Amino acid sequence: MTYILQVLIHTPAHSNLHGPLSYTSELPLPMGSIVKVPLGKREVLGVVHEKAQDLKTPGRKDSEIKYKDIISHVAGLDPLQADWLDLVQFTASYYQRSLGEVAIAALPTQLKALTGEQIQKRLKKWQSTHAGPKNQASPLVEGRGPAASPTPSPEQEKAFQLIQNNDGPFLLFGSTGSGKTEVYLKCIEALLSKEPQAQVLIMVPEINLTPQLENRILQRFQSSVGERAIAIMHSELTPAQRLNAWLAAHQGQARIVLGTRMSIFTSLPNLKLIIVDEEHDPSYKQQEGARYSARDLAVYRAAQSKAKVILGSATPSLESWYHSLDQLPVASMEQTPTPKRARYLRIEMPSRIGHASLPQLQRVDMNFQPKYTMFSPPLLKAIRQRIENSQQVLILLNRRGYSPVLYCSGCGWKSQCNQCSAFKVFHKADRTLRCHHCGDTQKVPKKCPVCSNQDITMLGMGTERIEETLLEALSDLSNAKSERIQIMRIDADSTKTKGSLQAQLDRVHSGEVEVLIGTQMIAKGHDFRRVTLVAALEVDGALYSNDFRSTERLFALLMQAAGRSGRDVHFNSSQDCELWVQTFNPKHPVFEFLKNHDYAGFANHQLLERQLANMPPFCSQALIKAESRSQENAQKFLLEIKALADSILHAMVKSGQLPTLEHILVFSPIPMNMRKIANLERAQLLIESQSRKYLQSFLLELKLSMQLKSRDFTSVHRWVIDIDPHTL
DNA sequence: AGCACGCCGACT
DNA sequence: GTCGGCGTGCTC
Repeated sequence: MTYILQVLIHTPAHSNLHGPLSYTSELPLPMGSIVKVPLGKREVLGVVHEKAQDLKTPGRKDSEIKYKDIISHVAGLDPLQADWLDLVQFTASYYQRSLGEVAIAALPTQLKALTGEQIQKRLKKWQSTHAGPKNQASPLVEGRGPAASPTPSPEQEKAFQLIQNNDGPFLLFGSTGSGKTEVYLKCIEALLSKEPQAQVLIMVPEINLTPQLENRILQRFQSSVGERAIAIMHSELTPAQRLNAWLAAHQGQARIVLGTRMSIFTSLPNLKLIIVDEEHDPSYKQQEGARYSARDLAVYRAAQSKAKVILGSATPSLESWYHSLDQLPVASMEQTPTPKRARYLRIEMPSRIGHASLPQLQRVDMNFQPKYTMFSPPLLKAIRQRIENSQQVLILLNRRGYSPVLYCSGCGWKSQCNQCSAFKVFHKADRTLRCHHCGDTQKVPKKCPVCSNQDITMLGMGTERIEETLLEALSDLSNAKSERIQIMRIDADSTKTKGSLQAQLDRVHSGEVEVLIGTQMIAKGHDFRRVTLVAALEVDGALYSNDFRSTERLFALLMQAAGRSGRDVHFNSSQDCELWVQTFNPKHPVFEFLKNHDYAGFANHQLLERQLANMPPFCSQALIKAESRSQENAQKFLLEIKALADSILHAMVKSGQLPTLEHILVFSPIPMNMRKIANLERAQLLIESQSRKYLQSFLLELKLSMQLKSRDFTSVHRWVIDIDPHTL
C-alpha cells in the first residue's frame, strides 16, 4: 500500500515553500519519524509531521498528483515525541518562522550522512559497552568517594525543599557565591535517585566560559551514572560529537544534558527537570534564523513536558523578576501596591557561602580627573596595594583593541569604516585598523590619508592600551619571585585560537599573573580566588545608551564582576574586597543600588520606569528589520509594511479578531542604531502590544502579506521579524 | 537556502 | 573559443 506523508523540511522563511511537503511511502511512518527525502537535486532531512494517510483515501483531491517517494527512513531511531514536536510548533509560530526550518535546525546535520544501519550499529555498540547502572537502583544517594555531596547550608536546604514540594517555575535568586550550583546538583541527585530514567537539561550561557560547572557535574555524577549518561551540547562541537550527544539524549541514555541555548531543542523523551543557569544572560537569545529565547522556551517546554524548571541568577532578567512578583512595585511607601499573580515561585538565597561578603563599591568621579585619564590616582594606588599584598586585580573594559578611533589633528579625518557606520579600531599588536562590524582590515596609515599630516592622534582606549599603560605605571613593582609583574589580557583577540582561553585562564589560576585585563568575557563564571579588587573602566556609555536594557545589563555585569572577587577566605576580611568604578555619573541610581548590593531595589526601580514608559515587561514588542543598499529603499519598504499593517489591523477589528485598533501600535520606520554594516543600510519598524496573543496573530497575518510584498522590493536584501528583541 | 540554468566579460 | 560572474526561478 502507498501512503502519503507530510514531511517537514528546511524551507527558509523567504522562500515560496510554505508548510510541509507531501511524499509517498510504502510504510505508514508515524509522526516524528526522521526521513531522508529528495528535494530538487538534493537529498534532505525531514520529519514526518502528520499521521500518514492512505493515498487512496476517498475524497483526496490530490490522489492523481505524482509525489516523489521518500528516499529512506532513518530506521532504528525512535520517532521524535509529541512534546518535542509541540515545542517546535510553538517556536515556529511564536517567532514567525516555518515549522520545517525550526524542526530541521534542531536536529544534528550528521543524521543525513548516516544510513539507518550505521546508526543501529552505533546504538548497539553503546548498549553493550555502556549498559551502565541506568537500570539498577540508583547508587546516587549514597554519594560515595570523591563525588560525595557536601552538607547543604540551611539556605540551600530550604531552597531544595521548596523545589521538591512545589511545581514551579522557580526563580532561584541567589547572590554570587551563595551556592546555587549546589542546589541544582541536589535537585538532580534527588530526581535521579527517585527516577533513574529521568533526564535533566542544564543550560548555561556559554560553555567555554563555564568549565567549572561542567567539571562539577562530571565529578558528582559520572561515577554513578556512567560515561555516556552526561552529554555536552553546544555549537562548537564537531558534527560527529554533536550527533553522538544528540543520539544519547534522544535514545534516553543521557541522564544529564549540559548545553548552550541550542540544547533547548534536544530530543529528551524523559525530560523531568530543566535548569537555566544565569537566566538573565543575553546569549540565551538567538540572534539569527528563528530568534528564540532559550530561557522562555525552557519555561514553555517544562510546562508541556510536565517537567520542573529552575531559572537561576544573582541578577534576574527584569522579565523573570516581574513574573516572580505578587504585586507591582510602588514609588513610595504611601502607595498601596496593586496585587498581581506571580507566575514564578521566587526562592531567595542572599548569603554568600563561608560568610564572604560582597565587595565594597568605590566610585571615582572622573569629572575631577584630567581629561583622558585611564587610571585615576586613587585606583592606581589601590591596584598597587593589592599587588604588594600578593593579591590579584581584575580590570574590566568592554572594548578591545588599542584605540577605538584614529584622528588627524590637521584636517579632522577619522578612521571611519567605508562600509559601516562605525570607526575602525587601531590594533597595535599587528599595526592594523580593523572594523569590528564588517571585519575589513587595513594597515595603519603612517600619515593622514587625506592631508598627509604625520600627527595622528589616538582617541580613547581599548584593552590593549590599558594593558600597556598599566604595565608602565607598575613597572617598578615586582612579584613574589622578584620578577616583573605579569599582566594578562583576555579578549576575543587574545583567545582566537582554540584552547588559548583555557591556557590563559590556567595561568591566572596558577597565580603567575598579578593583573587580569579583559572584556566582559572574564566577568562570567570564573572564580579567581586571589582576586580582591575588580575595576570597571568607562561604564558611562551604558548609562545613557538609547537601548533601554543597557542599565540592566550594566548592573548585571558589575554584580557578576564583583562576584569574581573575594572567593578565597584567606583574602577576605570583608573590607578588603573592592569593586571600583570610574564614571562621570557617580550619582546615578544604578551605583546606589550596586553599593548596597540591592538587586531587588534596582529591579523595582527599573520596573517602575518601564511601567511609566510602557516598555517590556509591560508590553510585548516585535521589530521588523530591513537591509538594503540605500537607507531610502529600506525605509520605503518598511513604510509599505506599515501601510499593510494598518489595513490588516482594520480588517482584524472589523472581523472581531482584535477588540480595537489601539491594541496594536505600529511605529514609523527609523534607521537602526548601527545604521550601516558591510555596505548595507539598515532600518527598523517597531510594533508593540499589551497582549502577546493579539500581537502574535497580527504578526502572522503581516508576515504572510510581507512575503508577497517583498517580491516587489528586489532592492531589499533581507528582512526579519525579531520577536521580543533584546536591543532596539 | 541550495542548486540549476542562463547570458555577458577576461583568459588558455 | 571556454571559465566563471551572479541574476532569476524552482524545489512535493
